[in-house]
Amino acid sequence: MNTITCIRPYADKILIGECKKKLNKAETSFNRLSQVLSLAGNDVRMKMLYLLEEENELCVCDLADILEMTIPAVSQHLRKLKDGNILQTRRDGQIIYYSLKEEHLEIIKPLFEHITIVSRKKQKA
Amino acid sequence: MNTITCIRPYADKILIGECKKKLNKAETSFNRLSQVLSLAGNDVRMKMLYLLEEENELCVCDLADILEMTIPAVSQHLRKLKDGNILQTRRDGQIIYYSLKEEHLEIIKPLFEHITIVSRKKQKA
DNA sequence: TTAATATTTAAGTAATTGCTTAAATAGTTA
DNA sequence: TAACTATTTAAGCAATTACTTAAATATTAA
Repeated sequence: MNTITCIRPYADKILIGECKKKLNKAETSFNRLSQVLSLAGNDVRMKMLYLLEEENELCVCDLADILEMTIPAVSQHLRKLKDGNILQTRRDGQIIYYSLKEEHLEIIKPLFEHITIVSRKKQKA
Repeated sequence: MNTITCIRPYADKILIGECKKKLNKAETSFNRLSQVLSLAGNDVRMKMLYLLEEENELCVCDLADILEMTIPAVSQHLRKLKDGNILQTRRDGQIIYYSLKEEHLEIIKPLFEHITIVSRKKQKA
């Protein structure tokens, strides 16, 4: 693309240069972070991560039952999380258990603090 | 969809029920969290948020220059972040300054800790 | 008022996402 | 071995995303 954007006489070229440099030096972090967040930034997957944090490990069937989704739909989400190194698997017979992986846990774990269980009062019909 | 998934005699129906209940009671948090994370889970927008944290406020032009993107592309990302209540705007003449908004800052801010500036050694050509 | 600048909006498009159903794998049990 | 169960993979599809270019808005300056 063309680098010309606005014609600002006051554009702080030094500032812009510094910012570009910073982005450049943190490129790897940005990639990692946004990749993990894009995986967590999905309602279903966020719930999966939360459930696995709570229960330690769950199989595909459990998750399908809990989330009320088809097995393939669940399996495909799990695959993404596994490909992103957020989950790991353990096989016990024909059952495959998924659990949180250490690798990106320092990003994932603090997110759970923003999940608050609301004890709702029963509403009258 | 059909609720029948696997035919597990050992499926822990109580566990599954408990999990469903938890998800239900935290529904609002999950929606909020995954919505914010889906916005932050994009390379360009993550960089924008980081830059705004660092510089306090920046105009559309600055961001376009720094990110080396067209003005409309930048503007459209900013709009999403503004619609998601993550950013706010301030007008000074014809320039519009974007800055982080308080509302979801407790989710956004801790993310910056995972961005590490690497001071790279110059590589020989 | 007219011209210029900064930004937004609109329309079009290629790529990606998240599901669906059907078929393929892999392990278990009879 | 054959039938059964848990999971994955594949193919198809509608919806969404992230850009592009062109046009519209809004503010400022001449």
